[in-house]
Amino acid sequence: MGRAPCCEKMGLKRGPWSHEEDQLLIAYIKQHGHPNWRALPKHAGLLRCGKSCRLRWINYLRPDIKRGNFTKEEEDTIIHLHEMLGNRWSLIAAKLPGRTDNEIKNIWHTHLKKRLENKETITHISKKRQTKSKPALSAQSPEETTGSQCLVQPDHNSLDKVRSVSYQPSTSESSSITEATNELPSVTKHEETNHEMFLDDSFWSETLSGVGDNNMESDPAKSIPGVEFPTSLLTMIENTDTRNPNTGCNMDGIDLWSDIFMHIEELPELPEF
DNA sequence: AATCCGCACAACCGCAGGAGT
DNA sequence: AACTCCTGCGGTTGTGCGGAT
Repeated sequence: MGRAPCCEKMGLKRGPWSHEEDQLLIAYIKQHGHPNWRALPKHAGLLRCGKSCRLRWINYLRPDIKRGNFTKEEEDTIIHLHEMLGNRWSLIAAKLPGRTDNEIKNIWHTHLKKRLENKETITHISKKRQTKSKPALSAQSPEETTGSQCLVQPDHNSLDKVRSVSYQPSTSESSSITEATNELPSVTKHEETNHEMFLDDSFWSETLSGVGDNNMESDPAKSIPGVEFPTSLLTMIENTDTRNPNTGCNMDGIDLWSDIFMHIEELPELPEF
């Protein structure tokens, strides 16, 4: 596998995009699509590298981009998916129509992560106070607990306490995050329980059905028969359309694979090679 | 009023991996 | 098999803005 040669920086513009550049890029892609990002800037008359054009299009100019603040449901979904998928921003983004991986990454690093850090601090303090320690995640293998930091953060109970006191939307645009902090979406139903629920099988079915309960009507998984059950993975694979219905772009089955990834923990152990 | 500081987010960078030759 | 090209991903940085001091 060779590495991509560094973009020839000579003569190429960097930094923020101007309106004119945006218009050039939009006009070109509308007319020709983007079969080759590397060649695109030359053909479109842009002094940018293809990578920069691609990023600008995907993260900002794409017509199906949803602007504005994340809703509470979206944030809960991000937190929830991050618990399961880790920093796989593209997979998480595939579950949030109109949102980009970059956007989700930003929102995570700006406030969601802080919320979890606060939560962990609270958890840590409360654990210190406990005389009897709970091996909450002891059922997980070492790989599971260390390979992906997100899998170790399931204490939503304290998270919600933190949310209710610390989070404020960042811009003047309206966001449902400010309202109804007491009214939790179904995705957080399990917050009422303690760590032990993550040890038994009910976690996954509960977790996955929780995701499904969100306002994600466009979630293809909802239309896949038996998606909530690992035994139906084959059905999922057979029935899943790999085109993202929201962007019209071929997702290369990214939704499918994120679903599979989320179910994989339920599969019977495979023999080691 | 000036300065400092933290936040939000757009953009960049390096790497991994698939596809083609 | 080995190499290059290209795309996509995740981590990180740069910068503008608003609030605090």
